[in-house]
Amino acid sequence: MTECLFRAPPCCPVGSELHCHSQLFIRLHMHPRSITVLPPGPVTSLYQDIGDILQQIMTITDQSLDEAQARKHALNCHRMKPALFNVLCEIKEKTVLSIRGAQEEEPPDPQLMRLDNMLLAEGVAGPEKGGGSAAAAAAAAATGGIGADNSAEHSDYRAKLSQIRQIYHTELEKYEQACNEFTTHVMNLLREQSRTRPISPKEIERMVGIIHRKFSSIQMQLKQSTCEAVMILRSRFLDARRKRRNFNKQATEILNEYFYSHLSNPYPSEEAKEELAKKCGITVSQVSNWFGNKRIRYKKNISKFQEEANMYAARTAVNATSVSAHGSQANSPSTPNSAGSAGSFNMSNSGDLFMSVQSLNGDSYQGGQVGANIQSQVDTLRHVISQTGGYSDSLAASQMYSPQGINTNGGWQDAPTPSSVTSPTEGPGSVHSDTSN
DNA sequence: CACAATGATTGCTG
DNA sequence: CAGCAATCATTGTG
Repeated sequence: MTECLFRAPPCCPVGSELHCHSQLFIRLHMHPRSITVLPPGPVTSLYQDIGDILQQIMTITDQSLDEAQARKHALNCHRMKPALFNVLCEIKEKTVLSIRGAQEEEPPDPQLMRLDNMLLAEGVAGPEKGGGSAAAAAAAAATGGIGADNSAEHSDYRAKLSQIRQIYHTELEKYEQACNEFTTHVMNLLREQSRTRPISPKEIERMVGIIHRKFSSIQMQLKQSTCEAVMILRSRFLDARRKRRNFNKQATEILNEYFYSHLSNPYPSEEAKEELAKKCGITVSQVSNWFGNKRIRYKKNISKFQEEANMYAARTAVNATSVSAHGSQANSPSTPNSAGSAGSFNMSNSGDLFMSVQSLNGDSYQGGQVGANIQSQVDTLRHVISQTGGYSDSLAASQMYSPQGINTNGGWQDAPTPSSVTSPTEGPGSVHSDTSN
């Protein structure tokens, strides 16, 4: 902390006090303002004199307070003090300049910035938010945060986060207080010392800077450990999310209904996903997950899903007919079960039904929204037909149930419609028509 | 406890 | 970025 300027002039070999002294001596002679105050006398006595003064200054910090005070006073009154002080100032200036050049203008630490940003984003730093932190809200949004079963976890998370926040702030406050106290102390000390040794305000400033840097590095450690704590808390929270819970039966049914009634193109649009999510009480991404899983698992083992497919197909077909029987023409774009043109189906007669499907398929490519509804109705009815034995015996079950659009390469999208089996007249465009929703 | 079912995640692709 | 495929991890069931 205490810089011994006598040891540091860049022109001198390190620790060469003799060099310093002799240099001082020469410079005292050369110094324009010093010349007048130089007393007459033998050079050796002058040298001795200066040497004594320097020795006193150098050892002043080792002395007891009272002793030092007396010495300081004596030094201040010394006849050579002003001259010596000037020279020391000059040397000091040079030293300081060289030091300053080396370590000025460090860029803001990117690590610190990262930590700050994270703490801010997590709601640990920055202004306190009423009720809950931004992070908790964000986390809640990320998990979909529906229902009451998550709220316990959320409040737990919030509580822990605010605990971290509190600790962080108290520690930060402590550090700041300590830093201020220490800075003030050092500044006073330096001001006091500046009377006996050359210390410019800039130097004090620099010292303050050094102290602040030291303290901010401690602060950074605090921030780092706070970040770690938040990360641990977060990961625990997210792990809790990973503890999946099966969707309730109703949600699964809704999803399955949609899936099997859109078997030709089981890719719900964004709006449809949103509506399904709302209906099921899950998030849109959960809907996406579900459809992704369902598609892949259905495709992998179609036969395994036959029964399920038939069940849902039958159910939705019944729904559709009952809806139309009531004369309802209101078609929601995301409720495909309400296919408007299915009105005249006689479900008790599979033969008629088959014919109806044929004609429906024939109509379907005439385009537009009607086609979309019809297509989903066709999807549904195909299963009903297969279940009720509507197809001739010559058709294998796997063909009957095989989803339209699935080819051997997998995927619904590129698959040719198996029109030769189920809908000979089905035209292009009808398969994908419900994506227009 | 083994196994199947199932929701979520990850890596890759177009 | 949506979707696929593989995989992980948990839950449900016999």
